[in-house]
Amino acid sequence: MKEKDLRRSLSVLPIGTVMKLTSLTARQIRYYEEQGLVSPERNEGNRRMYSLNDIDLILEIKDYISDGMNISKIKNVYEQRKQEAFNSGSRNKLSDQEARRLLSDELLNVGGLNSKDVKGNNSF
DNA sequence: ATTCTCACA
DNA sequence: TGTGAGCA
Repeated sequence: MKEKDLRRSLSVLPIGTVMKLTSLTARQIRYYEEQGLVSPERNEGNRRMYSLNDIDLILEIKDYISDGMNISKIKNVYEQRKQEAFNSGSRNKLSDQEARRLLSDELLNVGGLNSKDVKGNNSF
């Protein structure tokens, strides 16, 4: 059952495809990478190659940004969740899935305290 | 035709 | 972020 997971993680999509699938501009997509939100591979021509997982992640990032959240905050949460998942769960079978799951969880939380305060929970 | 990096309106 | 320049 991990074969699909593997395929899902294969970076074979050029940025052009990602643009169409996410409705984002190349600029934005590259910018997210710059902020450490996505980590596309690079082919021999230095071209960015994205995986389906990347698409998924970018799609979510796009959503959160649409909800009016700062890149830095998303970045922060994502890296934080990623490391926690790495330390507590399986330290080898990374958490592309887990990370994304945790990411959305945290992000919803953080998103709520965006225009309010930090004492309570998410204002959902 | 496509993508890349860099830099500026 | 958009956009254009100059490469690969």
